[in-house]
Amino acid sequence: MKDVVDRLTPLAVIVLALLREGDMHPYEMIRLLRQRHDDRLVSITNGTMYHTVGRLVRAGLLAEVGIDRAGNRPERTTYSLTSAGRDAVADWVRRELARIDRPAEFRVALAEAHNLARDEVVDLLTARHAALTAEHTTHHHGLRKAREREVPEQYLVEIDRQAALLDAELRWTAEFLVRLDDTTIAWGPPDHRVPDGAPAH
Amino acid sequence: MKDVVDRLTPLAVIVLALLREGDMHPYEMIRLLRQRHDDRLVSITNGTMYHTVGRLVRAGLLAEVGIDRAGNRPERTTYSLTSAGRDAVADWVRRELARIDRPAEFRVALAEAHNLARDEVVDLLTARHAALTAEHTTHHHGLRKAREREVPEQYLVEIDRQAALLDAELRWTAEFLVRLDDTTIAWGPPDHRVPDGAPAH
DNA sequence: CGGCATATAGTCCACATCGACTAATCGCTG
DNA sequence: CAGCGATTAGTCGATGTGGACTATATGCCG
Repeated sequence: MKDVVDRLTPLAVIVLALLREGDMHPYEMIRLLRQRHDDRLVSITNGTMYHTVGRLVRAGLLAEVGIDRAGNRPERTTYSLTSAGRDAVADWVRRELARIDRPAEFRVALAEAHNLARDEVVDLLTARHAALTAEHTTHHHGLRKAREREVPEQYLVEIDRQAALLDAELRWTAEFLVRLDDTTIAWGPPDHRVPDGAPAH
Repeated sequence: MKDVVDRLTPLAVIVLALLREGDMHPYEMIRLLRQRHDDRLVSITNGTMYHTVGRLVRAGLLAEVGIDRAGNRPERTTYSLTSAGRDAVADWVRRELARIDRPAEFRVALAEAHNLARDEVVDLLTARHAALTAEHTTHHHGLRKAREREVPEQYLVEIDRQAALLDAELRWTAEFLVRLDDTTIAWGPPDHRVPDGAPAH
């Protein structure tokens, strides 16, 4: 059985993360996510949402907790996050936070990174920074070689842009790591770091 | 009949652009595109490629030009770009080059921008630059307001990164426009611009 | 020169997405 | 208070994607 975490779509992850705030029915998820502009990260349509929730239930990451009905409207089925679901978000974020392919997935992972402990995020983003650095050198190396071989510039345009964005991403990541590391930024879940001055157990 | 250009996937555009270099069978397209690392821009699998080619034929953008067979291997069906297909690439690129949503599409459009005349690209990217500037101000404005309201920084992380990338993209676009405009860069198709010193018409 | 990995060329199916559709209720305006 | 658009809640079908699968031919290692 392939790990269920492999099969999670970005929307699925966002749904699981949302359900940490309490039980909900799919329509309310759509409303809330739109209101918070989470459709900036993934496209949200009715079809996809209901389908996604169905899959998550079959995978055991969500559980149906009740069907109520107001007036004569369609039934509202409310769903609840299971503990397997809670773990799945964390695992998924752990995986995606360090990867440098799949930019769309990374944005979601970063937005949900507060579900991980601070030092774990630091470690993962440090690994990411290393991968970005490697990509950066091969990228610039490739560009230089291509220009030496006088490859017409018009064929290098997209690569040149990508290199520029890579530069920016490297700088941002480094800066963010500093901010995270010196605890300038408050962080959500329990911090496993040793508190100031207290001996480590 | 909805405009066929609306329905083009990034891979479809890349295929159409590739076929400008000559007739080909799908398997060769896959080989060539992989070799040129065009799978950096879009994911290329057998299933999607053959399916895409089929659609393009039904849309009249490609035409079957022959079935040959070497030895006892499966038939190779060769396809050719129609003039409608040639127009469709150009129209698609025109549309996507100015848009700032859909980053994946933009990368493809930029990579295929040499299919348009230089001054057209300048115009489109100038429009894009304006849109990016607008997005840039609303983005930074939103960030500033959120920080004034003391929204915890952990919820702004992804937005902060996006703002940084937006900065980089703005700078790159401006620089590229300069390089394009002063003809530092050679450009492929007929340049409709008035040549140096020659009177217009 | 037997065998086994890889390249060639393409088919097929399970799954995900998008958008159109239904259908009831609520809110507002004239 | 009749009418009408927006909101609530969800279903359904067409289309696109990814990966597994088939089947032949070629290269090459010992």
